Amino acid sequence: MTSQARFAEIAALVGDPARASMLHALLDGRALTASELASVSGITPQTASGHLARLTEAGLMTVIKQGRHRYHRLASSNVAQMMESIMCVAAESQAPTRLPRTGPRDVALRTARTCYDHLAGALAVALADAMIDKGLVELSDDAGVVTERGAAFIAMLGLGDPSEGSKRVFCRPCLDWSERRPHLAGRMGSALRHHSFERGWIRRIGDSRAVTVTPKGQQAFREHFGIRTEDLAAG
Amino acid sequence: MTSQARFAEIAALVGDPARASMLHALLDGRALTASELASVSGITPQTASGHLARLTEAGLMTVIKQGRHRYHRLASSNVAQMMESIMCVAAESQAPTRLPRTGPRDVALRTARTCYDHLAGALAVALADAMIDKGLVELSDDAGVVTERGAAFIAMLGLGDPSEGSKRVFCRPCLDWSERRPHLAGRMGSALRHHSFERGWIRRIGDSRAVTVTPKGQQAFREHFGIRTEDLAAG
DNA sequence: TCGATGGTTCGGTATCGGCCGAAGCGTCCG
DNA sequence: CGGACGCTTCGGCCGATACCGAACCATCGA
Repeated sequence: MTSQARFAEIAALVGDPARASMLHALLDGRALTASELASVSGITPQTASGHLARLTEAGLMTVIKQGRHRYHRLASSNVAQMMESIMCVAAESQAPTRLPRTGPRDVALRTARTCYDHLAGALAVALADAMIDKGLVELSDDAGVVTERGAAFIAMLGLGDPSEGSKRVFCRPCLDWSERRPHLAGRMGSALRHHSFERGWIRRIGDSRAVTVTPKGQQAFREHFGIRTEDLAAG
Repeated sequence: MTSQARFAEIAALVGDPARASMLHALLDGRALTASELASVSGITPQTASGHLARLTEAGLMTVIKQGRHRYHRLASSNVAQMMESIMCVAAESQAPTRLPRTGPRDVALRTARTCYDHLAGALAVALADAMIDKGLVELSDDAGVVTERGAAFIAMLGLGDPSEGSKRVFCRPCLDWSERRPHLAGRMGSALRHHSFERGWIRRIGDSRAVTVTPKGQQAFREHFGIRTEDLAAG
């Protein structure tokens, strides 16, 4: 098989609505069962089973057997990054004629959500902006770098692991499809997400990728980053 | 339309073999006519026309009318980045059972090729490695940054435009699907590609994205980067 | 004004693939 | 053991769509 055919194969797999729905459900890195995935996609378990077999065969997912359950998850962060880049194009190329048409469920997602191993949405963009303002990181559309002051800030918050690799190459900009502005990904974004859950700053909404900022989080984000998370939903 | 449906729509568009073939032909940023694209995809012009209309309607491509010709090109670098990330997954998830099966045409592509606005393949990875060795840039899988010495090197070669934005945030790592190692993209990669064509270091092979290193280029790459491009094809 | 050429639109055909019902495994629990 | 549960395989249906032939529109050169 030529590499071009394989390219089309991957894209075609991702391009089916039911499969896309499953992949989205797994986009925060959790592992779900076939029944759960069937449910979110609105199809029967046997149909879902077929889809999952194909996705796994193609190397987009991995499966863990556990008793009579089989847990499915994305095979790698590369798959998540690929999906993010497709969402980017989807948001960018939104024909200006047809309005965004955001359902109520999308509102929470646009405000704050997880994106595989980091945070996204208005909250993440606000955090990135705040860190840029304070001179902690520098971002362009292409790349990002942590400054000296940024490294100190990270250490203060107890984020990050200075032992591994270059400290400066520590963040990656990730174009946010809902905000169309870069937010923080990479090791820095990953640490920030982990930290925020750990300290109870954010909490998952139901079973989706959307998250909400707790009162404790509101205080923490104001104190450490100088942002008012209460205003995010409105903006 | 919900954002998830739009996600699937984009992926499905890219997932058709004929359309994928056209997109690949446009991946170096050139603009081609419908007939040319039909030819590379092995379909009739009228079929190609339908595909192109859909791709343009979806915002993946733009078209420029010029006399009786209509030149089609990728709508933005975001589309190219999306494709690159899909190729990444395609290469990574290559089931180990079925061998890579690289056709003779793929060999030239793997050695050196353009990737929208920068260089890719063994040549690009070798260049990135050389620049890391010399302490000109720092790269991780996630991010990249130009060092002080790197900035000086860029100025010496006449690359880059210091006037715009941060000088340090100047490069972006881009996982090479054929080498599975990062090469240089971003403004730095773009400048490097432009420079290499400009000075006659590399030349396009026929009408494909593949490029070959000229004798002049062999000397330049050895002199400035300390790499022997003659050995690339063998490795 | 007339071919010639590049491009698109239309209609009809054939294939592909997603979907579900029914039936067939394995695993857990009473 | 027997029933419940999770999941998969099989067979058949059906809608979506990629494809081409033919006809149609627009632009260029003579």
